[in-house]
Amino acid sequence: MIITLDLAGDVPIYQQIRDSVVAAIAQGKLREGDPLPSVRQLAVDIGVNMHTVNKAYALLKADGYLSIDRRSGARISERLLLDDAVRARIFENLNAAAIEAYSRGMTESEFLTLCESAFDQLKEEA
Amino acid sequence: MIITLDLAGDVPIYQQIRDSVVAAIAQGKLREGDPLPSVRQLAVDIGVNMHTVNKAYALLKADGYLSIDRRSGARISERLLLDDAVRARIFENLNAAAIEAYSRGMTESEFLTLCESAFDQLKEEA
DNA sequence: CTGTCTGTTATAGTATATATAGAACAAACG
DNA sequence: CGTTTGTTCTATATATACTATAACAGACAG
Repeated sequence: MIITLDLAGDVPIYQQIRDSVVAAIAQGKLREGDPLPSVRQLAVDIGVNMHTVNKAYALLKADGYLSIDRRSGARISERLLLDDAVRARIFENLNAAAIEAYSRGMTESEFLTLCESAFDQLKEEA
Repeated sequence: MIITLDLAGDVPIYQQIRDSVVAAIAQGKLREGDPLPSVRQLAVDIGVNMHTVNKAYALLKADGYLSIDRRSGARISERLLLDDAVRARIFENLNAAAIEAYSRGMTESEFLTLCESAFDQLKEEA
């Protein structure tokens, strides 16, 4: 299953759905133009309410990952652009990681090695 | 002021306090052994409830940033260790950034350049 | 000892966020 | 027409966040 949920955790379900789809795209399990289950179907599949899935789809749409048609349903966007909003999100996460690392005295080379391993890990899964 | 709050945002206040202190450490504004205001004093200074500050201090203590004495109050830990728990937190943020970047087709070199700039930005502020 | 300040805990009330539920809408297609 | 799509609306139960008041044990100054 592309969607993996942790009901016991403190991360909202709609956020987990959103992250699962983005991760699936990064891992090559989902590609540009691929169809996604309907809001109602996915809700049944993973055992959550329709509105929870709908909120996740709305997030993915707002972030540019989903292209939603009134009739044909949801699909992965044909062109996944690397715009400023995406760069801002990425940098925000990198900044949080860098602050945590630098405050603990991690060297720059070790930090960059960690960055490289995180990226390479995705290349292998693709 | 070391603590900056965004009351309109969706990030919990205690989380913002926690992040502000960690950022201050990374920027050299706070160093190992430096004292922090008392829970009640900081609460008055930034205009929030005492319990909100207390929760932030508890988080910082759990993450190893604060060494709390019953009487003398809260201080930055004498030795900010780079243990496994910290490495896990850092990698979690890096992984989220890498996924977002890789799913958008960002090249590895561009990603690493972004990582380097995030880290260098902290060095300059120190 | 008395008084004060420290972190900490307990309890309670309020506001917001999350998740669920049922219903309905407009649009697209067979 | 009938079905399915995303979307919107209302309602409810639960969890979290924040505030508020109070109290406790420990440590220090007087």
